[in-house]
Amino acid sequence: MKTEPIFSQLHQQVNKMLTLNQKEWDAFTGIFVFRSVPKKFNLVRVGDVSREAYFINKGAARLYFEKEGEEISANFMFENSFIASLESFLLQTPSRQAIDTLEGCELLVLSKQRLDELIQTYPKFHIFSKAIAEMAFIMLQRRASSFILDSPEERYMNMLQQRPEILERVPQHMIASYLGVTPVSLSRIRKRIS
Amino acid sequence: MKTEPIFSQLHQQVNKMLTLNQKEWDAFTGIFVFRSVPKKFNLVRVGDVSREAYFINKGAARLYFEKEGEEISANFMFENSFIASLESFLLQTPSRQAIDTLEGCELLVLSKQRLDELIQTYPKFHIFSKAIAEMAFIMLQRRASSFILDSPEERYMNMLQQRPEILERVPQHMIASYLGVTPVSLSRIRKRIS
DNA sequence: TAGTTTTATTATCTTTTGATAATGAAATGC
DNA sequence: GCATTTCATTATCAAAAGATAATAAAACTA
Repeated sequence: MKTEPIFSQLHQQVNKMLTLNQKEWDAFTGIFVFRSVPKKFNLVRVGDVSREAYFINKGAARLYFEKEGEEISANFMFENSFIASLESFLLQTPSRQAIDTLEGCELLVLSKQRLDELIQTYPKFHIFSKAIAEMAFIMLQRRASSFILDSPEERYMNMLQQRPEILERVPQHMIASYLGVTPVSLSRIRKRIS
Repeated sequence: MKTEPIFSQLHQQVNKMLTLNQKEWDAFTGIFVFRSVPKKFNLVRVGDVSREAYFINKGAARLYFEKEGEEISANFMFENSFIASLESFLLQTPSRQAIDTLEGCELLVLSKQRLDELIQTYPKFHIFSKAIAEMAFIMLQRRASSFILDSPEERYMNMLQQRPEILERVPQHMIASYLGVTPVSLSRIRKRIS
């Protein structure tokens, strides 16, 4: 299949979800727009309706809540993943979460409107949406269950095992809120472990 | 649309997700089996592959984790909802969660295999799966974010507001683990509030 | 109904985490 | 390259939650 290099990573991921012929693939890539953004760039603001989702070709981004002026990290995403304020994107309601880049990013921007049009034309792409939602659910479930089942210390250990890149690429105070503790508390956990 | 009374509640819910003609609706109801089970009945065990999901016509059920012999509640579901160990059901992998009834239940049992066959025949039902996954994600996201954003006391207050039926129909020690605290701690929270 | 088991509350003590502040290290911006 | 800001660690103290045990209340069961 002919694929522009800019879409090769997306192709690899989408191939896991469904099989497309050339025409379908062209229609699919047609709804994405390439965008290059610097470090600390704000992609989604709390309160705005998020009309875009982002596939990360290169870089890192962060999904976070705002509570009393504090930023509380919900997730970190790197190359070859989608990032979106999914509830806002799906329901087109004001977002409870914001998205910033952590590094300069090369993104493929997916507009909700164009995705909906694509699905109208090719109902097959319901499978794409379904796969995204199922994957998001399963990832979130694993994360949420660790808040119910594990102590902050266990959560930190699990993160090291399962997502070591987070430690490499994300400032520690953002990791702290991701784990549900204060930066001070995370520093104590790290000391206890070492 | 002709609908047996046993499917009327399901019909009401599924109507919100997609529009079906008589033939499609008959095919859909054809993959469900009615099952009546007593209180405290075990529907899914940890470690088993969950090949069924359940629509609750009547009654209440609980989804829970097991940790060191303890049962830790993940969710409670009542009439007109689906309940499933969704990760296990979707991926057909061993379940991390168990399901028990809290009350005698009248269930419509949906088998994964028959759902897959139905989707093969009528690709339209991808929309059903998509809607289930999206809804599950959004519900879980709201719950997970309250573990990140709120104190146990705030979580209890939110539960009273948003899902007061839980207090009515679920024993307090199960609510405690659902909120991420011990029964002793929940009792203290209740005292502080009153 | 009486007896047993389960459940909720309260008390005591310990552990953990949060809040705050101080210090040093690192990163950022002119 | 120097000054400023941001970030991570450490210390101290306060608050909250966990562990355990005792008691009372409620629910089950024979």
